[in-house]
Amino acid sequence: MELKRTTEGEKGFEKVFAFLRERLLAGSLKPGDRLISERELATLLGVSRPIVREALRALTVLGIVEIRDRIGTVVTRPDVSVLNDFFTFALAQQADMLDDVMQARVAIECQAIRLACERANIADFERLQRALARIGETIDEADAGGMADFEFHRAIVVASHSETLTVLHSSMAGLLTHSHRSRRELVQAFPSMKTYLIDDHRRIFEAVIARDPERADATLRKHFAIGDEYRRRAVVGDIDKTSASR
Amino acid sequence: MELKRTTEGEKGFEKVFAFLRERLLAGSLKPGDRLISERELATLLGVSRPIVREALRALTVLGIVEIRDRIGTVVTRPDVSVLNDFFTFALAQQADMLDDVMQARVAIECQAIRLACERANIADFERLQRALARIGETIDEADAGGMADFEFHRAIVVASHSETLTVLHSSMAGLLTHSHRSRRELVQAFPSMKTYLIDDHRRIFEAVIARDPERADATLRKHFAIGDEYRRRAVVGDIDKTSASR
DNA sequence: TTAGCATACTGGTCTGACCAAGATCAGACC
DNA sequence: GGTCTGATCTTGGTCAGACCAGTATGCTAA
Repeated sequence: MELKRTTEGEKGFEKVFAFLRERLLAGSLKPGDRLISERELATLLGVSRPIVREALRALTVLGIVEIRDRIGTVVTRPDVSVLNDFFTFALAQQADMLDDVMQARVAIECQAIRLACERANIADFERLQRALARIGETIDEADAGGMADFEFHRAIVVASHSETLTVLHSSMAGLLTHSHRSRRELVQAFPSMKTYLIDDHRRIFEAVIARDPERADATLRKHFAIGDEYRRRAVVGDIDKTSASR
Repeated sequence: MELKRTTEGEKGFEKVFAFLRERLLAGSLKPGDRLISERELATLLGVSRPIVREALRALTVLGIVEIRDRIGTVVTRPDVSVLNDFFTFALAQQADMLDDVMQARVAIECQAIRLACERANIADFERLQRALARIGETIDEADAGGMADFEFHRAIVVASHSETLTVLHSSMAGLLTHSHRSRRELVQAFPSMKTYLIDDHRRIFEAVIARDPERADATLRKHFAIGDEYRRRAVVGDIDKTSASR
């Protein structure tokens, strides 16, 4: 994982990529800067233009650089979409990874909520409160309900004021929303879930308001555990209806 | 001649990338599969080879695909290096991100240790024990000591048997080792750190052995907190020292 | 001074070609 | 018949030059 010397030795794509990486890591290329044109880069490094484009494209998918048609290539601020893409692809090929990603999500959120207890400001509280209210309003709707649920959890992470945690969290956004949504479809099957959803989120909210990291973490963890339990029971088929009718 | 409106109005790179993404996400392209040759792909999609190469290169940096010289392009299992690259670049341009990454690391490890308590097997215990012993042996060496420290923490994450957590953790490996190393250099300044390092890690190890997630998490958190405290004092001490020597 | 246009420049793409080396298969040899 | 060997096909790696379509800029004319 060490930086390869960019002088010579590498060839083609590697040479260009290494050249640019060095400037980017060293800081001589900062966000907002415009790179020299592809042609110049090509002649400068003694490679052909397609090769240069390969390197630029690579940096593009990494979210480091943006190629603007007929304008030039500019350095951008690192973007989340990379992680998004990665997780999307990774999950598509390893479905069993979903549980893993869920664990990562729990990890991120539990840490985020601890930070949120320390760092949350009024605006964060308000956002959480709005999300909480929305959860109550949309309790009977699958789509809107799932959205509200997601918004609440996102608000927690945002309240941590940690860029990295936010980035990681949103990189799993697609999966999370999907997960939230399918969970939300259980609401009909489990009437008791309404109470769970509303009360649990409220308790989490209160813990953050109280700025009690331990309680917030514990409550959030319990929230996830109960959600898992519901899903487990759904799989087993042990529905409220069944048990109630007996 | 040109079947421009085959599917959508996407053009060039996007067309190829979307084509491949579709197959990859749908699962018709699985790890181990070999893609058709660049030339075939080019004629199939009605684009030129350089464009195809751009798309393949993009997938390569995403760790989805591997281009093997004179062999062909094969689908690989998602690789960590993407996240590594991303974090490297991201950090180079936003140094203030380091604390954030540290928080993410704490998040990952604390979740990992909980899972480790449930999932760790004999081999994991042995690995942890070896790492623990190594910490004791190298307590007076900065480099080896830092390495041992890192290995111990990595062993925890590995013991969680969570691919995603492991991936995320190792993606911050570079930063972590650096962090660990600089912390280790404080050992000389604070003799009490030896006790801290050895006892803390042992306590963490014991908690995992006891399969007690709550205790393990709490102990690990305390471990990080104490480490931060040492570093804080080191900063203050350095200031005192320099100001005193003047 | 300013409006307007020509031109150089930029990315986006294609074509066709060459190289080096793995893969393959036919034919020669044992 | 079985195995070895070499020609050939195929594959990625790369290059050179060209054309297009807009953008930016500067220079000229009003």
